[in-house]
Amino acid sequence: MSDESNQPRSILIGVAWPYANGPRHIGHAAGANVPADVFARYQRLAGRNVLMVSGSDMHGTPITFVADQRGTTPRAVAEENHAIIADAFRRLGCSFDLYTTTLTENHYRVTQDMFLRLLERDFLFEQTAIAAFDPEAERFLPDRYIEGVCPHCGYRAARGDQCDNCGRTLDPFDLIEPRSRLSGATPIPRETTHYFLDLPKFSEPLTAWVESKKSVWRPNVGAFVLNWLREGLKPRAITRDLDWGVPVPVEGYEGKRIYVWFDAVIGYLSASIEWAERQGDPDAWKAWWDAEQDVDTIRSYYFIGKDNIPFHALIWPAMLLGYGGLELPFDVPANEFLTVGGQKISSSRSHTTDQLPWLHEALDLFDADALRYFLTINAPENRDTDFSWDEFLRRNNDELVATYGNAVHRVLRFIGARLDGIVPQPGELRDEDRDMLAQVDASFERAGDRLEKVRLRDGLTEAMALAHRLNRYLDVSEPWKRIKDDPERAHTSLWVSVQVIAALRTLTAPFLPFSAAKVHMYLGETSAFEALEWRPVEIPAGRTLGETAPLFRKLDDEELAALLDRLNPETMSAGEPEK
RNA sequence: GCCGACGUAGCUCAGCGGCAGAGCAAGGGACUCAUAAGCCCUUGGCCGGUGGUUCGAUUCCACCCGUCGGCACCA
Repeated sequence: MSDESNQPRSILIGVAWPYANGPRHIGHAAGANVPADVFARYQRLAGRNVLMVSGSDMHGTPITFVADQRGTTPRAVAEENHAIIADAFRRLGCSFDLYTTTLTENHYRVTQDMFLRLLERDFLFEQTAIAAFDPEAERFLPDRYIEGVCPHCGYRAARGDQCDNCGRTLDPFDLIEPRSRLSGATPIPRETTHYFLDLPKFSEPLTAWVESKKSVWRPNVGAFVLNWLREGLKPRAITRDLDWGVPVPVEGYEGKRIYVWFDAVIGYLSASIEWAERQGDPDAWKAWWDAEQDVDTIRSYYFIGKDNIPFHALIWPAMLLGYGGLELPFDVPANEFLTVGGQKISSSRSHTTDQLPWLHEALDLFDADALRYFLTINAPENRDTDFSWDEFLRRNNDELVATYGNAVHRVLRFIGARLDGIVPQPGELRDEDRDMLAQVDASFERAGDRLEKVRLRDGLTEAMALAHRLNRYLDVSEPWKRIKDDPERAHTSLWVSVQVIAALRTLTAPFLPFSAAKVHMYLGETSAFEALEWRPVEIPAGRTLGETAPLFRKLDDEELAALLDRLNPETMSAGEPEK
């Protein structure tokens, strides 16, 4: 461990803001929420001052379209989905200090303040361009809401931004026979004026900054960002012809709104401010944001999917640079995608064919820790990883239940049955006992090192390795035999085993908080689970253990099939003819 | 088309200049405290292909093939 005084004290953890046009699927949790929460919980255990914020992104065109389809208001759509998403995150165990929305007065104020400051400092400019207007719906249309025939390949359902068939990037007016996906009308070109963020002005400072981050960031993130910088940054429109969003605080822009990607990233700042106000200490947010502070006392981490890299590693830093005085990201540990059958999970497509549940549905069926385990041990940290029910079932049964859950259970049950649940007095320690205990210290060190570097799946692997070592230690020590012919040996190995379980409780706490809290109880701990620290703690001999039960549920194929059937009765029902 | 990432054991994934790794699957063994769980051993790989750099390449470079992603108005 390095000198404590050099350790950053304030850790800001920003978690990607889910878009409230629908529920989120488990891929979102895999890419952002689970890793962020694991990291946050570890940092708290390590004694850091953690602020973890996020919220639902409530504005934007897609939400207004959903509202139109359902004959309701954008606000109603966004609030309904926000409720589902927020509840799912809560059940997943996400320990946000604040999970809010972009619909708050505070967020509007902070967003407009950012806008005006950038405008005042000449980082925004106005530009008039031709955009596609739907004369029937009386709306400007985003490119992807226009359909037509691809001029390159003749594909009939090409979108205005891209052809799904040949993959080429398109301009909506390239399309042959363009039509609005809203009304079917032929879109007409119409002039409209918008504000643009002058990204090219930030090219130099951003390049220098990104170069300085290369050793910390994951290679895929650095490579992606440098590629953008090499190709040259382009100005980016930050307002839209829309009535659902943060108003543009400039005269003549009454019919326009600030665009979602611009205001959503500001959410990290506005949520921090909202948190501080709720604490009754309105300036408290500055501990995580004031760049004037001693350089190494603040670190901000942004947990996102790879699709969000430009916003968090370029645009948001540019905005922060333009605003001035605010802390830039320390790391942007972007994850690749969770795929199903090797295919990207489409957020627009439902789970009817691929059997992938929404997050809230998955939590109806499975324990949060089982999901967190799978999503961490198979996390897409370096490349896309594949989700399948077979793998989920196997890892749950053969790893989580069999290795870790069983290690805990066999020891605690044995002490309960043979020793009245009282932690025995150890005799003299032998080499094998000392080795086992040395493994505990090594595990804290190694897992801590991995977690510090945001290598979360490696961190979890270290914790699981200790569970495996405990199983081996037990097989060698055989307390179930020694209890008959050498009780002191049995007592010693059981005492050692309890110490290892206490360590496993802490080591797994960031990853599997629900089961860790159970182990905490089983161990008869009276201190608060939340007060744990990232280090071994001795469970004294003579302690009476709490009631014990198996930590995890084993799944079998039939049960899994039945659960999925419940999820998706219409596509799973037997005898239903194909298509 | 341009840019990028990836391609490692049957499967899911690590490793990334110095004798190819883990888990699962497959085969064998000793045990029985435990959710028939756990432990030990074995089998299994031209590290996508071809060239190059190097004393040495799975690792670095180039090209090719394959998969996926991005290409700035989806967030």
